[in-house]
Order: sequence, then C-alpha cells, then structure tokens
Amino acid sequence: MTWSDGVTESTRRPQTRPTQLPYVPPHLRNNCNDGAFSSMPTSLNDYAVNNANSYGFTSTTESTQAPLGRGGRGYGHRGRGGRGRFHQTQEQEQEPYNIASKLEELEVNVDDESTNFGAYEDIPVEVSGSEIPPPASSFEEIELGESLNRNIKRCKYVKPTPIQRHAIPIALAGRDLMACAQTGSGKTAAFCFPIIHAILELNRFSKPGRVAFPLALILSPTRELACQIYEEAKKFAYQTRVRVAVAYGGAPIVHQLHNLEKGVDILVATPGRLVDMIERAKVSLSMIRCLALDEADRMLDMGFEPQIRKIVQQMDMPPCGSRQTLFFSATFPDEIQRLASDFLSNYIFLSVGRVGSSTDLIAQRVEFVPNMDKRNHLMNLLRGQNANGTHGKHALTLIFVETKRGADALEHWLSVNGFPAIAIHGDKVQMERERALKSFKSGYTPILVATDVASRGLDVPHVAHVINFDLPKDIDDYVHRIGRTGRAGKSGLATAFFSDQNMPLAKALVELLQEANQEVPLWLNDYAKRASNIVGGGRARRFGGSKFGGYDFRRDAPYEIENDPYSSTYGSFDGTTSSYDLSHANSYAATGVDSYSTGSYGHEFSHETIVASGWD
DNA sequence: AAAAAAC
Repeated sequence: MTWSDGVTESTRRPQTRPTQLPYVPPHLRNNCNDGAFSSMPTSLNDYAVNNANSYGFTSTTESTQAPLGRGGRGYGHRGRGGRGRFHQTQEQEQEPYNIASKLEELEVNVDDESTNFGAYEDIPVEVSGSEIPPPASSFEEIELGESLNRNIKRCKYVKPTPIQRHAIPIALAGRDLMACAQTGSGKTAAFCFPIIHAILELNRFSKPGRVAFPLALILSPTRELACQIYEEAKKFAYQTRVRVAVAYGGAPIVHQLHNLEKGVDILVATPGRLVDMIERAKVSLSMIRCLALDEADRMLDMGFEPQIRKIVQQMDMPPCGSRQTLFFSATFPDEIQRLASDFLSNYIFLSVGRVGSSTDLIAQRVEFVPNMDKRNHLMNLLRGQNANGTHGKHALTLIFVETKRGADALEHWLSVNGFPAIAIHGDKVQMERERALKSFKSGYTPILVATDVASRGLDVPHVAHVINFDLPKDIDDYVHRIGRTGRAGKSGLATAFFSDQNMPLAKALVELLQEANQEVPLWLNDYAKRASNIVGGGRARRFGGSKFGGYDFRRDAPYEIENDPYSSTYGSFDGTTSSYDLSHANSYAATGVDSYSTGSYGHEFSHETIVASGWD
C-alpha cells in the first residue's frame, strides 16, 4: 500500500489480467488424493440421509413424507421415511439423537492439526467498481515484505483464502473496499496484512506521548471481538515496529491509556470507549490513514450508526477520500450498503461466496420445537452428546437464546440438570464475560449459552455444534451465529429450534438452506409459502438477474447513482452489470471492464496445513 | 421487543 504517495493517487490500472487459478481452501490441501478428497462430502451426505430418521422432528404436515433432498450436493437420494413423532417424547428418550457419533462422522473439529477433505466447488467471486486490482494467488506474489511474511508463516498461513487473494491487492492499492466473505474464511488477516504493510512502508512509527495518534483504526461491535482482533493483529505485527493497542469498555481505562501512551500505530476499539478517549483528548484520529470496520453491517445498523457517524464524521478523522476505508462482513444487506457508501470513496465491492450465505462446511438442521418443549428437546440433544463421551474440548456446544434473562435461566437450568454450562451476555460485568468465554474455550464448561453478544466474529476452535435455541429475527444474524462453527475449513453442525413465532424467518431460512445445499424440511417449506403470502415475510435482499450478481447495490440502482449527490465518488463506475466467468477472463484484461465474477474455481491439490485462529 | 456499545 502506498499511503506515502497519498491515498487517492495510489490507484492504478491493473497491469496484468487476474490470475484465475483454481482455488482450494487451505484445509483441503493436505495429502489430497482423489479417494480422500471425496470422503468428506460423502460422509456429509450419508449423514444427512441416514439421520433423517433419528432426527425425525416434523410437523404434522409432513407426517410420513420422506425428507426432501439431502444435505450434500445434488438430489440423487431420498431420505428414508422420517416419522413425524414430535410429540412422542418417550420415543426420543429411547432413540436419543446420537450427536457425538455424527460429529465424528463429520470429522467435526477432531483435531486442530487434522484436515478435512472436501471441496468448495463453486465459490462465486464478484468484484465491481472501477480499475480493479487483480487478485493474487500466493502471499509471496503479494510482496508483503520480509517481516510480515515471516509472521504469516509463523501463523501457519500457507496460501491466501479467496477473500485474502482478492481483498489484499485491493487494499494494498489504496482502494476503498466493501468486502463480503463467509464466516470463518479469513477476513481479519485480509484487512490486517495490508494495514501493517502500509505502516511498514510509510516507515513512520508512532512515538510515545500523552496523546496517541494511530495511523489505522479498526472498529468492532463487541468487546470480545475487539480483543480477538487485537490479539490477531499483534501476532501479525510481531517483531515489526508496528504497535497495536486496544480500547473497549467495561475494563479499567487506565491500563488501556497507559498502553496508548507508549505509542500506537493500529488501534482496535469498540465505539463507546473510543469516543470517551477522544473526548478526554487521549486519542486523536487526525493521523488516521486507514479505517477498517469489521462486521461493518452491524456497525452501521440502527444501534451503532450514530456512534460510527460521530467517530468518522464529527471527530478529527480525515474525510472520506483522504483516508482509506475498508468494510468487512459476511452479510451486507442492501440498505446498509447504501448507508455505507457515505463513508466510502470510489470503492470496490467484493464478494466471495454469495453475500449472506453460509458455508457448506456447516451441516444445518431445522427442527420444529414448540417453545414449551425446547428445554426437553435440548436435554435430549445434549444427552446424546454426553453419551459418547466426546463432549469435551473437542466438541464445544454454543447455544443461542434471545434474551439476557433467557441466557441466565437456561444456564441455571442446564447446571441444575448436570450439564456444565455458562452464560455470556451484556448484563454481565466484563470480567464475568471474559471468564465465561475463557471457561468455554478451555472446555472447562463445554456449553456456552449466549445472546447475540457472541454471534459475530468470535473465533472459538472446537465449536462443533451451534444450537439456535431461540432463532433470531434476522436471517443475517442466523448466518453469523451458525458461523461460530465450521471455521477455517473445519466442518460443523448447526441445529435450530423453529417454533410458531419464527414464521417470519421461514422464507429466508429456506432460501439459505437451499443455497447451502441443505435439506429443507417439508413443513418448513410450507411455513415459508404461508409466510410469503404475508407482507414482510423474509427479506427482500437477494434479487438481480444474473446468477451471482445483484450484490453490489450500485448495480441495482444505476439511476440513484446518477442522481446521487455523491455520484462523483463513484469514479468511473458506470453501473454496468457485466459478468465474466473463467472463459471470459481474457476479455477482462483486454477491455479493462469494471467488474467480473467467477462461477467456479475448480479444484487444486497441494500439501499444506493451516491453523485456525482469528479467521473472521 | 431484543442485543450491543462509555462512565
């Protein structure tokens, strides 16, 4: 990145055509051969088909119907007849859902060093905007510099993930970016590497002093996520002169201030504490070269947007255009994209995987469970896990509930019933929150009951099972929640308890399951159809003509762009919706068109391992 | 109607 040249001047026309090499995620590159390669998806399929029975929770509308399709790709099989026996708790007791063996079958988080074999067959990549820098295929090719490369190796990152391959060159070129990539696919590194590289290039490090002048600011919606990003960034900046600091509420401010006084290049923060520090004149944003928002859609939603606007537009931060701005998330609803463009200048829109989609590393199940039966049903699930003795460090269970009170209540109820559970939510003091998370991570209490405080970004290895005890109202929240498992190439399981009051979510849930090649229960389909007749059912988010297109909201609203007071910030973006697959890669180079997308990366084999951590 | 985020 060439901040020293001036951020806005550093954009350049791509010199070479994008190297569209076949992509295989890092975890798939270990000792691959055709036989092993095909083993995982097969077990996934078998899993879905064979367990249609033991799962078997269906509404009366399904009764004796076989489940539709299967969990894998294609619809060649039909599950054997699932019996609708959702009132028959007796039978549940006799035939508890044997989750432990299923987790083994799925090779869920068996071992950090183990690799799972499978394929991302179709990872659509869409890039739009003007003068798009081409993606890179290796870290070496990106030339991040010796010290950073050393740290990348230390972290056992061998090959960039798709989001990294595309986002890092864009960020290095100094461009603003709105990036969407699936949970657990390596977003943290995708914005940390370019930031650290740019600071090293700038070769002007912060000095100790009463007021801190960070060069880069990374914002996070929760304290725990801020901590996690901070820890990651520190690893990446190890033995460089780049200093990283963190600022978040609920912890004594003096320690954080003390650290700031030593000099800060990269500040990771939650909004409230940051504003506090700025108002105390302990931090100045006047030197900020790069602003990165993790979970950017959350940061710009109703609850957070005023604070972000204050920090970005009403403090001493350099204005849009004279700083670089990077937005990252797994989800990016249309209306939030529109809002986000206020903070961006001539930005590039990048999506790896469909926006808001989940990864197919997560096997998703939806069961109809009336509110009254939820606890009993949960008990049966957990008993199934316990029975096989694998409910330890290698199979953590994360249970999401709707309310803070509900989290406490469920924690208590589980504890009383002999399940080692602990709760985390925003009414606990920070120390309790951190203790709960630590206790969960260590496996000391392998069950964590959480509100949405834990739904985004947190990277906890060994989370094998995410249970949506209460489903969220927003499908995007669901995507983030289940994204706590199936990270960095590991597979995972997500179970949702769907009750009558989740009707509004049915349509979006069905669409998501279909996209992720998951089995859609017939009864859920019925709910979705009924719900779609009611105004407001689902979310009008996925539209657009082309198969993968319609994600960059600028494409859907060319007129608004022309009439928009900010239209100049769009540079030469012309609202075209060109779409290119591999066979058209050449035309990209020849014409310098402003967007391209790929439908498939194909497959590739190599021999590499990767260690999970801080992937979001 | 809920959750998160400063003291």
